[in-house]
Amino acid sequence: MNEEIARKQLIDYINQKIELTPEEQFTVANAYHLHQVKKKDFFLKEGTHCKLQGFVVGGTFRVFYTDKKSLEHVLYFAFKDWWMGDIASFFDDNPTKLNAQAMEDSWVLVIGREETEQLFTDVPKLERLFRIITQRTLSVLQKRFFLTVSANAEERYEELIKRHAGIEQLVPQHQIASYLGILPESLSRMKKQLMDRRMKKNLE
Amino acid sequence: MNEEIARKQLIDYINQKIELTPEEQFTVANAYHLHQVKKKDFFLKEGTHCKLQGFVVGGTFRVFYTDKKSLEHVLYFAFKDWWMGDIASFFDDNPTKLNAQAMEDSWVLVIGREETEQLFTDVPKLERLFRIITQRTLSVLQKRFFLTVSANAEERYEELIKRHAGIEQLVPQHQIASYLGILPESLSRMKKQLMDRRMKKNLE
DNA sequence: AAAAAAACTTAACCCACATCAAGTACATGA
DNA sequence: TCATGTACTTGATGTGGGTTAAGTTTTTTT
Repeated sequence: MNEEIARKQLIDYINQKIELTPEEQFTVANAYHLHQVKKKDFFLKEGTHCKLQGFVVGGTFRVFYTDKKSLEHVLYFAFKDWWMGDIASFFDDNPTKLNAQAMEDSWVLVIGREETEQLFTDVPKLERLFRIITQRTLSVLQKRFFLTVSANAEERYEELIKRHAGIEQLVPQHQIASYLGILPESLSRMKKQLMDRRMKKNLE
Repeated sequence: MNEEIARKQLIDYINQKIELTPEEQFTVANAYHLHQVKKKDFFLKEGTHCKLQGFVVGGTFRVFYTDKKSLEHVLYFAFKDWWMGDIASFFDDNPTKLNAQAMEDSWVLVIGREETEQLFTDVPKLERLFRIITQRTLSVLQKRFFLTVSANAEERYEELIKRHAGIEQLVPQHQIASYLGILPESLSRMKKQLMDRRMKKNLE
């Protein structure tokens, strides 16, 4: 993976959504820099002040928050062509509360807060793109919130499997539990119950 | 309340955030139309196709979602100078799943989906404004989500009271329960326990 | 290949909140 | 103003998922 190829991937992604002139493409591409993040290393680390936005070029991240009891809660998994960043800390000048940890050796195109603002000034078309991306993200989070308050863990699990087929091959089970908002023990128990029920049905 | 005054209120709100020329102000103001929504009537009703965005000029709304068991879950309360709308149905062409019901006689400046897109074309500066508003909304929802998965009902209640002092005078208790994600019975019991504990402390 | 660490399973017990039921206190509207 | 509905309270009982603890299995490190 090299920076040139990574930037091309970002521009390809953006070209699917809006049209940029060659000059604009150049400006955008050069605003981002390629970072490698080794497995288990952090792109975002809670308590730090670095206000970064990242475009995942390759690899996988888990983006999570740690609560008072030191339990981790996965907000989302970020794969190729996903954006990562702490929107909250972009406003307040507080340190981040989010973590983004690489689950395998990964590559990210990175931009800082000031550079982002400069980029929006230089290429105003991006305002529209990021408005739409943010609205879509908000829409997804709203669905997730409703599911969390109105469905039990089993329904949330089945919804995740349906919406994101194959995730169980990509992500360890205790992190799926964390995404679902339950403990690994509970997920293990739940899967056993599901299996038992299926076995029973097949015997009938 | 009349349309002219309402539009002035909207422009005042926007002027706090970005600068618009007089012509732009005129274009924006005229894109919105004033609607009165009587107590208990709906601005958004689930199952309908009307894709509206609203700016609350006066009054109060509860924005909620109804689950499979017909339980209502309040997403937020909307007061003066708040935006309301179903972002999700702005993308998909599905009917809305959100409801927005007036809790008292209220007034809303309304715009439809097509008019919104036209407005963004006519006044591109608005893209930036709405990007920032959406990011702030997303940030707030993320906090709410984390609180929901990592704190119990009592902690969520205390956080709400702290963040939104006086809400108990504005909103009936069973709707606060709905916002907190618990049943009215549970909130009633919880408040009793809190009272009892405070009494005990005072006697010691 | 051995040792250590991390991931997963299972089971017994517990607790916050749901459910069901039966009240009382307010509102709202005929 | 009476009546009916809506909001709130209280209690008994149920349950999904948390807690603790002791395993086994898999992965990582050396």
